[in-house]
Amino acid sequence: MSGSIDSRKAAILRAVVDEYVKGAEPVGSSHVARVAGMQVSPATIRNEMNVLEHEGYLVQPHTSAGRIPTDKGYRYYVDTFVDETQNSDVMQFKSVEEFFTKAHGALAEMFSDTSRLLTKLTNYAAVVTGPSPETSLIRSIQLVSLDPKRVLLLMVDSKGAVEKKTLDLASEASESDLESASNFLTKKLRGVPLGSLGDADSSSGDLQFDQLCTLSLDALKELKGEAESVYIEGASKVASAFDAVDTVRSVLATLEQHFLVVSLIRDVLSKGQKVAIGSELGIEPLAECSVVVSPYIVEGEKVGSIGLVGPTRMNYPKVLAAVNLVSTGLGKRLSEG
Amino acid sequence: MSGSIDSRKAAILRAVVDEYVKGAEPVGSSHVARVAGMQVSPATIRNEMNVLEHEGYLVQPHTSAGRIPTDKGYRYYVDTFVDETQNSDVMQFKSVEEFFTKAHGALAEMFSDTSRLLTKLTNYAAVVTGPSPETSLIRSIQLVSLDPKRVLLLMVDSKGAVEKKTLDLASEASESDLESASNFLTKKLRGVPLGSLGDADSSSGDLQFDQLCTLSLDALKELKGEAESVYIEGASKVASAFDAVDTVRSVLATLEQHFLVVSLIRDVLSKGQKVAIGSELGIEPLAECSVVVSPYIVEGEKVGSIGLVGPTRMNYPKVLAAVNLVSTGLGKRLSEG
DNA sequence: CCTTAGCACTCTATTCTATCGAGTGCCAAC
DNA sequence: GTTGGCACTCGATAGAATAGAGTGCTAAGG
Repeated sequence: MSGSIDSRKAAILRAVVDEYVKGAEPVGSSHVARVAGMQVSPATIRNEMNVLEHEGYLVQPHTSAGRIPTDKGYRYYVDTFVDETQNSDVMQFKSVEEFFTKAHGALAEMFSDTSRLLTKLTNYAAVVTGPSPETSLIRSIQLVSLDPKRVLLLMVDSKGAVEKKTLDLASEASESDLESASNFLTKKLRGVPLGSLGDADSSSGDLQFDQLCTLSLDALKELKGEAESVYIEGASKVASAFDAVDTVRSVLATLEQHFLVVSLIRDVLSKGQKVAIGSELGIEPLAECSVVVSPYIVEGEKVGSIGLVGPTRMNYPKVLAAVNLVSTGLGKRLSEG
Repeated sequence: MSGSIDSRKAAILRAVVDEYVKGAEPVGSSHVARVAGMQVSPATIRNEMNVLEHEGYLVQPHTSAGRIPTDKGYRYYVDTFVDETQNSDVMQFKSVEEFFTKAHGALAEMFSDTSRLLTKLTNYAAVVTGPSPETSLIRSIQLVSLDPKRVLLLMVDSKGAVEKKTLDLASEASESDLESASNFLTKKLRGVPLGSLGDADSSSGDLQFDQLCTLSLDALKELKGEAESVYIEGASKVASAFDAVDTVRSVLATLEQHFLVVSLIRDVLSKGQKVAIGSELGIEPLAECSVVVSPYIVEGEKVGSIGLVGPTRMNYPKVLAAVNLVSTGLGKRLSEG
């Protein structure tokens, strides 16, 4: 396995990817010769392309057609030619800026709007995962009576997000019970991360009061384990990206399984990657898809991520730029509060 | 315009719809003769079908093919043969029952789970609209400090739903200000429908307190106007329902415009209908779709609706049964609290 | 007058063949 | 190592022939 790619082979591979992304058709040696601006004949390029095929970077759909990149080819392209730090498209930059200065509203809306922004920028399906509840700090606890034996627990966290849970009481609680328990819990738990809640330690002797506190604590612990929020937009873009209706269906069906998408994104990020291509995803129905992700950072911490799912044949530089732009924009916006 | 449909023509139309829904292929006279169990020859049926075509209930895709129903044909079928009150499919019934006895969690999850249930039952895209905030009664108001000049307003309504809004203060407010304002507002507004909030009438003289009350009231008024929540699931089912990828794309793109879907459903319901077929929808990209809707009733009041979007060529009896089943199930479940 | 068998007709879908052309691999020459 | 030349492969396109489903019409029968 030589695998050595000299600069000319690299240039050829690059041209094939660029042109195939642009034209959606296998690209042949003369096409490369014309477009890549290199001073060699198509025959020479043919030889090189032959080698690239044997090394697994290109394939021919059938004997007498041009080549298209393999997943490995795309991988080389992304690793070698895509400069993350660069964003050529000024329009894109401006519209993202504008979006985030105008953005407002609750967290949930923020996320779903961001997801919509991303899908609009790239024309692929976009995913935004909300901050996992584990990392947020408790800011305030409120207990609100629903009916005599049921109480709604409201928890506001340090980011202004609200989580709620219904408590079923063993015995009735008065308004004043609720109020004192609310105050006590808020005082006691303010600033505590949801992830590190201990057991109830105090017993005041007041049964009603203790019941409320215990139940609340249990509810809070449950909250932290709850599925993190996911916002997926742009299903229609999937239908535009593939022309086999079967592919569309299976990709959409996969995207509907939110937990799958979330763990997919998590996997990619945990490897320190921003891009996962086709078979690298390890999910059969997404074999023709690539995923581009980026965490967003609020107050120095990676609290969530954004990503998007498109065909392997995508414009990686543009898409990566968009994802990076949106993730930093979102991070900044959320850091402001 | 005679338009008269005698019982034999009706039986033929019915057979055509049934068979076309089942087989997705134009159905011919002999097919009808065989399946409809009527004692006439194909030739007779041909004559009748010819009339039905001239009256606009059937069409031929091309000369020398069987017939398929027009929107008008489906309409007649639904109005004449579909008995809403009847649900033949026991399995369906059981699984819906089971779902609603096991269902729990916040309203939002309830709705999205219901949407998923419906999409699973019918294999079409499902829509659930949450209760419009206008009709709900205020149960409790809480003000929570985010930072010195920003306050989070929490409103719990009579159904246990929580709405939130951030207030920007002109000047800082203390914790005790917040607490007294919370108490005052809760006492004052408990039981008031969000839709009928008046102006602030009291001025206590305490500037800080008055500011909080005014801002809160404004925020609450804004809340009532906010878009009602919509839960749409089953995009992948759209890809299964049509085999032209263009159709899939345009239908999906339309479904992504939630406000459009909501007003569509509202329109249908406001005409007292439960089914709208193809061109009746008045939305060009949905020309090949039908919509089946039903409101759900909580404590005697229609607070929201569920619906689903599939191809005009759908199994109306089954789908209507499913929608009715789920809507009554959801209504009951929400009435219990 | 309604029904029906018979039949000619139409049009799609399928198959087959022929042709075209893009692109390749290889070879021999530079 | 590079390149022009060339035979070859194979998909895509078009045209012709065929098969079959289903119709509309007509004329005969109840």
